[in-house]
Amino acid sequence: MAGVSKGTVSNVFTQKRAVRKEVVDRVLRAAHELNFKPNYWARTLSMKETRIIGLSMQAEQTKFSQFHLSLINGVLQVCYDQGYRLLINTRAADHKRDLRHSTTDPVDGEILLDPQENDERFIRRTETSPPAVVVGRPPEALGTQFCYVDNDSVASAKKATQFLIDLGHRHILFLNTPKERTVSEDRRRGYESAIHQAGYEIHPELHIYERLNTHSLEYGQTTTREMLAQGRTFSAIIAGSDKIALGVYQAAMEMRVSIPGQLSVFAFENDTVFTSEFCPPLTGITLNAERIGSEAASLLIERLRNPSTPTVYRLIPTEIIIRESCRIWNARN
Amino acid sequence: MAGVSKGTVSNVFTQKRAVRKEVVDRVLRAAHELNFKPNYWARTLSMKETRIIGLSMQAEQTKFSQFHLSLINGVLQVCYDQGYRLLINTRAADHKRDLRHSTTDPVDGEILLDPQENDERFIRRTETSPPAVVVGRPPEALGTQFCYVDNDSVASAKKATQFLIDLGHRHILFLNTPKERTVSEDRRRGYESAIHQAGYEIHPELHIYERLNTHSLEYGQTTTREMLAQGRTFSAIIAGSDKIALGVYQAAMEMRVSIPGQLSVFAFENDTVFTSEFCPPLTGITLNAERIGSEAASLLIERLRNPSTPTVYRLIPTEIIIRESCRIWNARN
DNA sequence: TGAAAATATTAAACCGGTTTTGCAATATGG
DNA sequence: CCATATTGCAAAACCGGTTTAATATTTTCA
Repeated sequence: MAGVSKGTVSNVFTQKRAVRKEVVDRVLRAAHELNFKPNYWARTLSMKETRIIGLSMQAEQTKFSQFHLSLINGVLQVCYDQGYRLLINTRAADHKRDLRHSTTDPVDGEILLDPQENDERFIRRTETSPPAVVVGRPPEALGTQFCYVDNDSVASAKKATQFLIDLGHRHILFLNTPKERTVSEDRRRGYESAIHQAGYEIHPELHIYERLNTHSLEYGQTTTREMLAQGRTFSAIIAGSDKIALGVYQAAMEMRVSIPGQLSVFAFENDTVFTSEFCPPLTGITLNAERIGSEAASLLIERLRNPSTPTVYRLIPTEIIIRESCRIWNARN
Repeated sequence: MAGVSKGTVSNVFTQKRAVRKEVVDRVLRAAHELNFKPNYWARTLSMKETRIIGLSMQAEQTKFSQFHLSLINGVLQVCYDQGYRLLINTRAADHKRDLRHSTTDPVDGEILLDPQENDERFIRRTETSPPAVVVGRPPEALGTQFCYVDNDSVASAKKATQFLIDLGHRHILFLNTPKERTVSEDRRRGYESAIHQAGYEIHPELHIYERLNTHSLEYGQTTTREMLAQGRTFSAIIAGSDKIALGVYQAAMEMRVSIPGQLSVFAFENDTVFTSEFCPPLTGITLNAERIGSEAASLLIERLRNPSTPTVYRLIPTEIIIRESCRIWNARN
């Protein structure tokens, strides 16, 4: 319609080669009239770039948590600024399906969430897979092969435990997240390190892992209830998430144990709005999920632009937020 | 490598035409050896189907709320079951950029969030745009052209107001969400309808819209503070969201107004976990966001399969959840 | 003025699949 | 046993762009 060839139209749209102003006008006018837009897929096919980054959840998992929400918001901000789109990968893992049903991924790069030990996403990854950045620490064995962004979980847990020890607590119950998540093990290390450093004994029965596929709130509630019913000695609880802490609160209410009078509660916080509304407001440590998300996205996009950048990782600092659920503990309590 | 033609390999992978078992084996063995997978975008180009659905946010907006989170979880569940992926559209609107930078969308269909009156996404939509389903009510003028999934906002607001009227409240302050959102206007109608039906007078000064781009919590807090300071008469507040309600709580605490003793608070709830932890626990109406998400996704996928399905909309019911923030009001209070 | 350089355009090749067409090999059946 | 279906595969066209190589036009400058 504009009386020019395919290639010229391409040049008008991509602006990679000069086109005479008059011709540009003619082409754009025709494009507007025909409501023409370059086909995304055809362009992708020849450019070999989608400008889409993927967010890969754990296999079989389809629900985002509050932590994920903040993280996604961080990722989105960077995507928006850099002109990328975000694809949530909900497809079942390839190997579960027939090889015949698998295809390449429609993304330039991926952010991998919630790494686990023996995580198939890492094992299946080949040199042709798109570049990836992990949120959280990748499995031990592959530690050095992946870029990752994480909190310094060991240090965070140590700092948290230290905080309670400084308040006078000696028996601290740790309701940890599932063992399969790499972060859980890190936090256990930090927790034990702080106790050890204070010269106290480590009581293995005071450290409990959540089981996969359970409701966190219920886990916090029933475990706390059981531990209290059994008459275990502990004056403080560290909850692996705010939802777990909520369960602790409910169990404490049931059992008429006052917080923080008889029990201090401390949590790794995923959602700051939420936690400030606990009754009493929950003391804990924020994970800066949004910042983790934006760092992960920046790191990934940087690698896409320059694939030769070395494997790096970034640790996002955590901060203790003191509210009202922890109190000084004296021997006489 | 398998000694067969391109077309045969295609048939092995798509299974659209019969291929001899022996040849299938040879091809698959070779594919495995070469780590070959069909290219997603090449396939898309010739099939004209991406099996990706898009989630379109308001222009310029890059943050999801708690309500969105639940909604997305509902969408993801359906996507997972149906073999679709979800793309979050964070690109700036086409028309803001040069026409030269626009392309077709890389999705089969779209879910449009947070419709507003004069929403450019609707105006720009042409017959070549992918099918769309709206979450919330589309702009008045286009009402019949789009499938949408929504709460029955008029009925919800009426039910909520009726609930407070039944408790004896006559002056109910409504802290509504921004006027630009179609839902706000619907709720105002329901609110006024209930008041009118009860035979009470409508006080326009007791209905306030949030301004766009403000913090909801702050809006709730400052507005409540001002209204109380001005000595306005009202015994109950309906908050357009739980975050607004949180602001109301904070203002009430500042001004030493007890909830629910001196003031009943009722909210449209986006997050059920959150609201049960208000102090006192918040009474309100749940929007069933997750269900809205899954219905929207199902509806969209249904339309993709069969484009001739008529334009329909689905109203998701809401339920009042009675907790402790609302109390009977007598004239003598 | 004419040769060299710079600029603008086109035709053709290509990206990596799917789909159509046509032909050979095998199966069916009267 | 031969005509007719049916099945299985290769060759070629196609999806809608980008990119390269070749060509035509204009500009620069000796």
